[in-house]
This record gives sequence, C-alpha cells and structure tokens, in this order.
Amino acid sequence: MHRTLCALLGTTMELGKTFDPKLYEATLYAAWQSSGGFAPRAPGPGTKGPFTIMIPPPNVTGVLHMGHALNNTIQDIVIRHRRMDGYEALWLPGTDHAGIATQAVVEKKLQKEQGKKREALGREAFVAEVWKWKEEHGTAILEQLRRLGSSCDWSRTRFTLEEDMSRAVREAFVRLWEKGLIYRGARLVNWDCVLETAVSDDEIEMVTRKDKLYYLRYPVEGHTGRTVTVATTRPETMVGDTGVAVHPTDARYHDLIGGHLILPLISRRIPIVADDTVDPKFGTGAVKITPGHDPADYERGQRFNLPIVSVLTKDGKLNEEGGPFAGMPREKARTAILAALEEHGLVEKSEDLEHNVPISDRSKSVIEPIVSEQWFVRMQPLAAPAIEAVESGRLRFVPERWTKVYLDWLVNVRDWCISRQLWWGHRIPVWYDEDSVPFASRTDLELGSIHPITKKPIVRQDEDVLDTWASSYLWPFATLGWPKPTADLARFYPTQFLSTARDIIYLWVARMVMAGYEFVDPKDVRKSADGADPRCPFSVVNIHATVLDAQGRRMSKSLGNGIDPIEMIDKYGADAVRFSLILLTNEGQDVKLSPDRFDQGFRFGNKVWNASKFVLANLDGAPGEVSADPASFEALEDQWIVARRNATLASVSAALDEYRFNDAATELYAFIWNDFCDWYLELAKGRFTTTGTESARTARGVLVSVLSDTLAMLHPFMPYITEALWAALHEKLGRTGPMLMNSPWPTSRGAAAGPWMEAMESIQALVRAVRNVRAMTMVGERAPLAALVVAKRASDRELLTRHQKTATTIAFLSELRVVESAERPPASAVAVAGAIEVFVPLSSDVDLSKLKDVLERRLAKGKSALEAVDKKLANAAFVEKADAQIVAAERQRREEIRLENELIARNLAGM
RNA sequence: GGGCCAUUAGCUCAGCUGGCUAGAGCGCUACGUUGACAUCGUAGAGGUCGCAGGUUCAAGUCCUACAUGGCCCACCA
Repeated sequence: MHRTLCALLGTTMELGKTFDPKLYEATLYAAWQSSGGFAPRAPGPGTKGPFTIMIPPPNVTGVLHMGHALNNTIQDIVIRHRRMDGYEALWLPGTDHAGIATQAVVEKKLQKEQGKKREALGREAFVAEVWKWKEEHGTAILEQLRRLGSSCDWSRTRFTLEEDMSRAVREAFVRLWEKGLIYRGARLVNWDCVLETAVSDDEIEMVTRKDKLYYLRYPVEGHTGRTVTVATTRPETMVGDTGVAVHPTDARYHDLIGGHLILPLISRRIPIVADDTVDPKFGTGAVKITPGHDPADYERGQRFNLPIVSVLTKDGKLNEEGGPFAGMPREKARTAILAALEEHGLVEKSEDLEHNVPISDRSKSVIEPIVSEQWFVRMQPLAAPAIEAVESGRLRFVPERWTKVYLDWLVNVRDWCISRQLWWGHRIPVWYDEDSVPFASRTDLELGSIHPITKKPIVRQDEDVLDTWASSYLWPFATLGWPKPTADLARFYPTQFLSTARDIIYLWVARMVMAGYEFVDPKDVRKSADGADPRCPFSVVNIHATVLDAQGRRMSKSLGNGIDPIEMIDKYGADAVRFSLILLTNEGQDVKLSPDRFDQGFRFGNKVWNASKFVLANLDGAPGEVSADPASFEALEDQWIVARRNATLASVSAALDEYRFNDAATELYAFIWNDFCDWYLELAKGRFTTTGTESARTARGVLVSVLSDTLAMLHPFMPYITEALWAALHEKLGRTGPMLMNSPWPTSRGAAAGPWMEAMESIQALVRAVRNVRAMTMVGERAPLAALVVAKRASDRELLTRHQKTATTIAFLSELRVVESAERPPASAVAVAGAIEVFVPLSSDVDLSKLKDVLERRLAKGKSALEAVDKKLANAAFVEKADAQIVAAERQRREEIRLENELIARNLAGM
C-alpha cells in the first residue's frame, strides 16, 4: 500500500525543498476512497460499536462557504478520530432540495433562457426542469466537501426529495394527521409577495427601518366635525380597517367607546372598542384595527368579533376592496391614499419613526401578513419530549449555553405553518372529494377513486407542497430507511454527534428531536448501554462558531465580503484551511477571519513536512523497534520526548472526546513545534553527527516512534499531509499496513511523567539562560567566542557521567565549547542548573554598563516578586486555609525566584 | 422590553472548577542561513486584564451595578 501510494505521489515524495499540497491532495483522496475506509468498518471483536454523524445537508443550490468549511472540518475531525479509535464510524452525506431556493434558481434560469414563467410550462414540466437542473448542478457542493477532505460514506448519499425520503415524509404526515396534530385553516400568515408563498415565523427577519408615522383623522359618526386621530405606519391598509381601539381608561375617548367612526374614502362604518393592549402614550392613543393585515390587529379583531377584510392580492397589490386604489402595488397605494386623505384634510401630520419591518429570509422582500388557507402542525404536544430530552441530560449542547435558546423556543413554540405555495417539494399527501373533504393518504389516490370516509369520488389533490424542513426534520432516521425497520436503522440510530450553525437550532435541530421522539419506534433502533432514550436522534449537538469577516460582520453575498474556502484551499491547501479554522475557533465563539489567517496553518503544515523530511533523511536502513520502557533509553531527551508524547496523546484524546477541538489542535501545535522540533530534533542532530552509533540508533527509533504517533494524532486535523508522510515513512522502513486513515489511534507507551521531566526542564532553562547571556553580550555582528565550564562538584561518579553528557547536550544547543574547570573565569556571566554551572567569558567589547542595567532591572523585579511570595507565605490565613498542594507550590516558586535572584546577583558581582 | 455573548500586549485571541512574576500567533526590535524548515532559528521589547463597588487570606478568574460593541427573541400601531 505505502509503496503504491508513494509511487503515485512520485515526485512530491522526493521530499523536495518545500511542500506543495496541490500535488497530492487529489491522489490521496482517491486512495482513501478506493481503500473503502469511508464506509463503516464491519462489527467485530475489535470494534467499539457504531458511531454516526448525519451531515446537515447543504442546499443543492449551495456553494461551500466558510461556515460549511468549519462545520465539515469539525465533523471530519470527529469521524476520523472515532474511526481510528475503533468505532464503526459512519458519516452520512446528502443534500437538501431547499424548496424555495432551488425553485427560484430554476425560475430565474427559465426566465433568462426562454423568457418563460413557470406557469407557462405547467407544474409537471417545471418540476422536471428542476430535476434536470439538480442532476446537472446538484453535486457541486459535495465535490467541494471532498476537496476539504471530508471522509463521508458517499455510497450512502441521500437527497431530501428522493423516493425513500418521500415515503418517510408521507408516513410522518399521515401519522400526525391521524393523531389530529395537523389542521388546515385560514390564519394570518407571513406572505412573501415576490415568491408568492407563505413562509413560517422562523423564516422572517425583523429589520429596523426609518419610516414615518402618519396621523390620520377618522370622522366620528353622529358628531359632525369631530374626528378621532389614529397613528399608523401603514396608511395603505386603512381600506381594510374594521375598527379603532382605545385604552379603556383613556379619558380622551371615554365618551366614544361603543360609538362608530366613518372610515374615510370608502365610508365604512367601524366601531370604537376599548382594549387594554393599547398604549395610551403611543401616538394618539387610538389605533386602527386591520385584522386582515396585522398580527396584533388580528388578535384584537378576534376579541371584538370584527370582520376581516383582506385588501391585498398574492403579489402585493390592492385588491377590489381598495376601491379606487385597486390594482396599485402597495407602495404606490400608500402615496395615493395619503394624497387622497390630504385632499380631504384628513392627514393631521406625520413624524419620523424607527420601527421593525418583517423581511423574508428568502426573497428579502417585505413580508405582508395576510389571511390565507394553510396547513399547520400543532407543536405543543411534540415539544414536550424534546424539552424533556434536554432536561434529563439525554441531549447535550456544546457549548452548553445554547440549551437555553433551544428550550425558550420550545416552551413558547407556536404552530408550524407547513404548506408552501410552490411546485418544488413534497406535495401534500391530501386529497379532496367533491365537497372538499380532505383525506391524508400514504399512497397516491387516483382521481375518481372513492374517498375512504365520505365514499364520494376524489376530485383533486392539494396543490401545495410541504415546507422543506418538513422533510429535513426526518433526516436522522429517514436516511437510514425509516419507516422500514431496516438493518441500518437498527445499527446506526440514534447518532452520537450533530454539528451545525446556531441559526437553525429552531428550524432544524429542535424539530429533528421532536420527530425522533414522535416517529421512531424504540424496537427498530439500537439500544444504548446506559439506557438513554433511543428515540432521541443524537446525544450531542455542537453549535459551531459563526465565521465573520475581519471587521466582525457576517459574511454575505450582498456585502461581497465572503472568503471562498475553495480559493483558500487552492492557495494554502485543505490541511492549512482546516487547521487554521480550528486554531481560530474557540468554544463556538465567533471568529473574525481574513485570508492571511490561513498562513498559520500553512506554516504549521510546512513545519510538519520538514520535520518529517529530517527524520526520513536520517533513517539509514530500518531502525529497530523502540523499547516501551523509557528507563532503557540512554539519553535523557529520549525519555523526555516519549513522556511528552504520552502527555500530549492523553490531552488530545480527552479534548477530542469532549469536543474541544481548539484545545486539541493547540496542544498538538505546541508539542510538534516546541517540543519535538525545537528540542528533540535539535538534540538528535548532535547525536547523528557527534556521538556513537548506539545513541544515533536509539534516536532513530525514538524519532520513528514519536513521529508516527504524532502523524496519527494530527491526522484528523490535517488528513492529507499526515497520510502522505505516513506513506513515505512506512515505505522507507519497508513496513506494510493500512493507510493512516484506517490505522488505529495511538496508545500510550511508558509513563507520562518521571524524574527525567525535571532534569530536561532544567537543561532547557540552562540553555535558555546561556542563549540569553549570549544575546545580551553580543557585540557588533559576531558573538564572542564562549566556553562552557563544568564545575566538578559532584562526588558521585554516576552523577558526574550524567552531567558530562548533559554538558555536551548544553554545549551543543548553545554552540559553546566545553572546557572543564572548577573556577569561574574573570569577567564572565554565569548560569546554573542543578550541580552544573556554565560560565560565559565576556568579550572586552561588551558594554558592561548596559548589561548591568538590564540585570539590575531584572533583579529589582525579582526582588519584588520574592517579597510578594514571602508576604503570602507569612500570611497565616493562607497557610491555614489554602490547599496543601497550593502552599507547597508556592514554596517551590519562592525557591525558584530566590535562586534566580541569587544568580543575577552573582552575575552582577562577577562583571 | 427580555435574554445571551464579548470587552486581557499595536492586531486577532487563549487563560477550565479563584493561587499569575498574565500566555499564544501575527506585527515590532536585535542577531543568526555551507543539508528538516528564512514558509526558519535565537533572544528581546510590549498588558495597573472596560469602569465602580463587593465576597475572600487571595480575583483576569466569583457576585452586583454601569459603560461600549455584537447576536437572538418580543404584536407597540
């Protein structure tokens, strides 16, 4: 396998100077695909059971944006980690038919290419046209997901409008119908006048606008000359007024309650009613009631039994109720009506007002509340178990704060308008007889067949289609074959992890939970070991960060401030894009992004590449296996790096298990860059060139072991580069085995901590101190030639040898010459680690006063730090009450500061 | 009107259940390239942790109020 892959990667694996992701990403993806690794492994004694993620299906019309890139990176990290960790990992992909969006795209295309409206084609031909479009363009976004490296099981790709989904949708609809949870009625709904369909409450957005508040005079019946002034932002709807409300205690209008006004222009007689929802302080304290076009007025109309007058057509024009204004678009009608009222002296004044206007998420046009016949789902009964799921802890949000958002919506849930006046979607499975008595059916009813209840002939099917979410809310189980009790359903449901954007918590997440509890039969699905309710579709919902532009604004098409992930992948490579996103994203906090932010991930990839290149270049033949026992390692750094590897493995594994991706990535970044490259690799260089073969051989073994584990840990984050390097490494070693993607997650070997940790840390401190001295004493362009001196104070022979080796190490890293001596040379700087002292003779060119200044400043700082610690330790309350561990740590810290101060003092004294 | 989140180095952000001489990346300064990497290395400068109170032996970390910015819910016409 590795040989083949390396052959395929050919030139790139020559390990040339730089690494170029473009050269191997496509090859590797194809290799993964053909390895069969995307499909869940077969259950067996070695597996940990199924682990399932259902992708939030992107719209077929969709183009990958940064939110997708982030979200799918997260899912891929989880699924790759679980796959390596021994689970039967399934990540099921698919797309959403996205009723409104897709229909709009095809309508636009039709208009542009043929100059036709959809009505000209007719329903069947138009839908066929959309399917054609879907076949041609509907896989684009899935291709983009592949570019990212997503390891979905493509053989299971689903589409929300396909045959199986359709069956599920009907089943769900009919079940709700049979339980009486679906009803049809004339209600005030949000009407999109551009798309000419109803939309649900969750698909509108309130936008603050500068507008005018108009004061209109309505004449009082029976009191010539007297008028009541109402304040309104929507004068054009006045022709639909069927009443005026005032507050019951409002003295200004007290005598008029129960009386009537004459609606100007159309002379309708409307009552004055008292309603305590009226705010006497706003406007004039009198509000016109337009039950047909305002949600609040609709309620008032119901309360006072006022007639509903609809004045708008489906495309937002005034209808015949508008009298002389009939046929005018709403904006035009507004000015015309105002002009007419003005003419009669009925406009008292107008003032500026900021208020909220509902805008359609889809067409961005102003939503008109209008009364129309729609289908609704009663949500209250469905919400109860979904609330319980979270309260019982069965379902958990990450970050946790989103649970409140979810619960608030569910507690106040309103009925869901599920019918849409579109053609692209699941047609509502309801048929009517000649008296319009409806019947919901799982199978198509022939026209002319008998209505099962009324026994009269069926004459038509409902024209409307279902809201897109009324199919995608079945996604977690419908994709596995529900309502049929399939083997997949029994194996992969419920899922473990869902990751999505916060703005579809209501639209999608909450509804999926409701659907799971409502439709899934526990005996058809997998029982969980801990007895958790198997109907709940997932256990963890991850709400990922929102990706903003560099100024903190949402990325949007209209602003043109989006950063195209594919463009970034082309430029930096998929690994860099993935890793950068994770590095920038902390606990679902919003992230400000600019293209140059991908640099960090790219440079990290480069670092990994070059470090691996070094290891590979120094593998002379196959090194022996590394012993699992660090005690047998001959060099301190061997034991240290193995321990650091173990510690990193432990924290990365824990972070991944808890879905703290940023923590895991940061941990890996620091380990690879700061521990492995900066220290271990540097030390290994010395062993390859300056010491004997035994030491070099051990170093090789450790390098191979640590590098391969590191590549494995990094693989979920940066799958391409790690896979390529894994192949190169194994090829070089002549090893066989599966691709990294299909390899096991590393296991801990040896202890994570030990005495060598402290020893290595003190060497590091010493080396830093020497470097610091060198940097400070540098004169001109060249550093003075310095010497390392080992003080032979240790009587113990073994200790001496160890120190000798340590001295070599330090000398190597500090680029010093080793001279053994017990005396401190005159005019020298000194650094100390344990029993070793290092002296750096100062060149006569060194500006001593400047150097002393720096040291004195440090000493002053150190002294005050020491004082602070002493004060703390002298505090009886602290010693008494604080944790013993904390007190001990504080004592240790005191000692460190004291030693450091002492050292600085010695330095000053010797200059 | 209700709720949530932010406010820490020039910039972007970490800092979990209170113990910090407050960290990272970028940027900046000085120095350093004859084989892992200049897409790099070494060293360094740079923060009274938004403001005011409070709890505590101890507060960037907890509580309260306020300020600023952002997001989400909500029928003020």
